[in-house]
Amino acid sequence: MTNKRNALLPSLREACSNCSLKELCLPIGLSDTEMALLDDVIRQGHKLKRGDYLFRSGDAFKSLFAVRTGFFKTSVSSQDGREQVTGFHMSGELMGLDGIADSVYGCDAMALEDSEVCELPFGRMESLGREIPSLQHHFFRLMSREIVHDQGLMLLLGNMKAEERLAAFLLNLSQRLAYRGFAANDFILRMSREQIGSFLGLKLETVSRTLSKFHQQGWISVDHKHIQLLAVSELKALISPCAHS
Amino acid sequence: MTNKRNALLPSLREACSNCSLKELCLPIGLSDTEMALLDDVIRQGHKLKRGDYLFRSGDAFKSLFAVRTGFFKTSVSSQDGREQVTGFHMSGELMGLDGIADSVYGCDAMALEDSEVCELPFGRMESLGREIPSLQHHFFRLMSREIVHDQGLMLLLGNMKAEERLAAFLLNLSQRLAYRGFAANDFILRMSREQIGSFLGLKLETVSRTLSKFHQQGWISVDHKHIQLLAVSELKALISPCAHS
DNA sequence: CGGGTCTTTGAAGATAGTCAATTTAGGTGG
DNA sequence: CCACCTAAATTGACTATCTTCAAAGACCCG
Repeated sequence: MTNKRNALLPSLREACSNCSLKELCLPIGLSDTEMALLDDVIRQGHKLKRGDYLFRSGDAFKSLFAVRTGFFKTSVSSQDGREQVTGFHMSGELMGLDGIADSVYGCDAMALEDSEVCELPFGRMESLGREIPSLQHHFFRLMSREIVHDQGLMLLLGNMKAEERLAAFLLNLSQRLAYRGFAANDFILRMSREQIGSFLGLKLETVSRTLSKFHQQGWISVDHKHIQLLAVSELKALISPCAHS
Repeated sequence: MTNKRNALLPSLREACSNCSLKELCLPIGLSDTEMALLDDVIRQGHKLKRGDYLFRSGDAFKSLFAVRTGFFKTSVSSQDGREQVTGFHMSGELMGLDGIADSVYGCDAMALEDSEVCELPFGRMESLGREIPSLQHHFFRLMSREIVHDQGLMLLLGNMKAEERLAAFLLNLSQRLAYRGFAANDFILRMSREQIGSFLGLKLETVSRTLSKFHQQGWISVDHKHIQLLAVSELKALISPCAHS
């Protein structure tokens, strides 16, 4: 991985101030000065190939990472080897927040396709937060959002049936893709059935069967990793039986 | 709830600097000056009766709360009314971190016995964090710890069988009680079987049956809410089959 | 002491898991 | 470019686990 960065002539492409994702990553309303401080701290251009680990559980924590392009999964494992996928991460999303607690990453982060990330050295971000209150607040909000998100997953894992979990999963993916300007109802799954299963607390066979069931109902089209949502309202009805739309 | 506080003569009992829980709540190594600043911001003496809500999902978020005495549960609910208990909280533990994201609490927090909490107005804590770096770092660590904790729960909910969940639950309770100077192997459950079930993604009958099974095996003693752990190593073996001790 | 809640326990049923066989896809190298 | 090979996915049959439904018993608070 060559270091293309040049302190005197930073490429325009390689700066937060110029990044198309900054609305996703950063608090709105930073001044030019503040943005320049950020550009100075954040390191861009880390490239990973499919299957590469960005970090592993137990690695020394120094930085957070934001997905610039590509797709990641994070997962935790028990002593006896059982793996739980804790999340899938696409552009603009942050990974590594679990590492702050003990200065050691608490999960594995793996690229599911060739990807690029920005590195946010946490110590320097923390200092910067003291100078830029809105940045500090932004980080608290990001971490809080992660907690809220995890609570939603616990609800899913603790209370929902296989069909409900799959529907929630597909709708969540759809929504996040749409928010990034991709088609909401026609996408390629970046992960295997097994990884979906691990995320949803199901076995891969159950994932496959449930997708087939949705397909037979005409609610979605499944062509291997290519998914089309054909009846979004039916899927939504699965999750919250009352609220029709 | 009467306000016993007096700015000129703050009771010694009612101050972080004098609190027996400060090692649990606060970063170590605060100077007297810094401690005084904290004492000025943190409001103590909120009392709740069993069954009272500290906050409800959707309430405007202004403060975090630390348990001083008593016992709480937090829970989230889906639109159609399914409840997932997301945690049980005892002295020194913080609640409300999920509220930062959207300035609205994301869960309900309810006292399971008569309790007392300290209120940490978040805005003022945030400012104080900018002046006391170790305090800022402490808050990041607290939030990160919550994320790590939630990941562990996802592993439990996604991968474990009923017996493993119960064993993990009992051992976790035991450990936290021991850390606070209570008996590790002899305690009273503050929550109902249904609440345990909701937390562990099980039905109350399954919780009851599994406790009975442990009892029959001689691993624990169950007398309603009074639990004694008789064979901790057996319970540990349930969770991580490899690691004997 | 009494009503209501919580708990225990049993029996039957449903959901998802396990095991296994087959098909398909995608990557590699001739 | 094609053939092969491995990994992933689908599907079926069977089983285990947990849930549901039901009834009886125990406790606690007023």
